[in-house]
Amino acid sequence: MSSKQRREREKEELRELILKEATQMFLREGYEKTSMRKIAKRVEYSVGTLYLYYKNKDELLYAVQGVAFNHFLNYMKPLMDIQHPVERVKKMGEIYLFFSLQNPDYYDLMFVIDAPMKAVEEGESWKKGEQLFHTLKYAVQDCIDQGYTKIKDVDALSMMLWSTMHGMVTLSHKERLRVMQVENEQIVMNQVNAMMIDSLFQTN
Amino acid sequence: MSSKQRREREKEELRELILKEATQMFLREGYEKTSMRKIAKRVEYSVGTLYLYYKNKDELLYAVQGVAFNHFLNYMKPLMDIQHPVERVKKMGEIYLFFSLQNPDYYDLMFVIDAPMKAVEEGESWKKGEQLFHTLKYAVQDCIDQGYTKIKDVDALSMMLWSTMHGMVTLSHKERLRVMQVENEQIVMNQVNAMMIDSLFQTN
DNA sequence: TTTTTTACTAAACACCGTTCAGTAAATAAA
DNA sequence: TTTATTTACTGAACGGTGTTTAGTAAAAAA
Repeated sequence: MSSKQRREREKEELRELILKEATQMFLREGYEKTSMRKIAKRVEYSVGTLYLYYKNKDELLYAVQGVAFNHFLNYMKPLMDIQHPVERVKKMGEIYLFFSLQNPDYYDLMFVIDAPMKAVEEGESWKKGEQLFHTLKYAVQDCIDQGYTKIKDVDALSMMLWSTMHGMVTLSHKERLRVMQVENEQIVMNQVNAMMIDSLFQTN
Repeated sequence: MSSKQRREREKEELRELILKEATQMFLREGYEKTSMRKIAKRVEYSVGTLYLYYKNKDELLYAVQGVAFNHFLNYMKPLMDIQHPVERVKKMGEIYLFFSLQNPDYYDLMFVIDAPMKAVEEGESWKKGEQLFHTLKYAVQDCIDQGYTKIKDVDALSMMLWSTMHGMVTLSHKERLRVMQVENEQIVMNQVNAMMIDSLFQTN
């Protein structure tokens, strides 16, 4: 009877081994360049076996995205200490930029990669993504409630903050900021974050 | 002697035919899904011939990006009529969103696709991309010079405006805005543009 | 002990970007 | 006009890709 338990444990272990190796390879080589054959070789099973544990390469990506979101959420932990909502939002921006520049590959997997995003509605890996967005939205709502801004639309304001960060990060990652011929992109990006906060919120 | 001219004209015609068909196919099927073999089949030459006219698939992409930038610049022509720099910047945002939502595939080819961006420094197709960015930068500089904003950093301000647009567009295209559960993304995106202009500029 | 289920493999299918030996036609030289 | 050379082009070949599936060996159930 316990042999059944053992076999299920072993299956779970293999499932996690595949996830671990796939994550490493997606980060090092990128999603497109990582083939199922290469992953199979790394975990020392045949390609076909991978398809017994994950329906296809997309499903494997969703699992890796879950790992990535956990990583991102860890970076956000210092927010706990900040009471002032405007400072909270500002700090979120700083952490967002810091994480994105330190982990461009994680970032790509979560927010850039072309993947069928039905996972958002179906829950699963994108629950963590929603959690991340709501952290921002609640902080923004606090700013509105406590009268730190004239803007009343939480959605529009949250979207603006997120989009600006996302825009800077992706233009930088894909090297499109080169047309600006700016010497230190990272510094300018943080200046933009501060500038945006100053313009949107009156903290006095 | 004129046969040489004719042959050069015919070469140029084939080069343009390849570009035309490649552009159509990149737009319809996307860059990754369009194979050199398929393009060859469409122009009714063999694969090898394509490599006599374009060094590789990347070079062909650069040429198509040139087409895309011309298209984008055409959309921007109505800006000519607008004198007020703040109105100009605002209108640029509106056109940017309009173009991006009407031509997601052109947009992808120019600003999203993973491609070696050495073309920026080497000139060629990205000259038009720089032209586009300078249109924004000059308008922003006018806003600063005429005292419509407290911000003095042209680069930071231009980058913020561009990044916000780019961020919204790409989050929308890649379906990541679904976590916001907003009913009409396009309307909210234009609200954000207006909101941003109002926050950054004092037009009185 | 026999049957059934499970976990796995290897080959096959239909694609991909790029290269290169070979060919046929046009041009230049004799 | 005949021969030699240059030009434009072809298509097979190389080493990859994601996914499916027939077959197999071992473990579990009957």
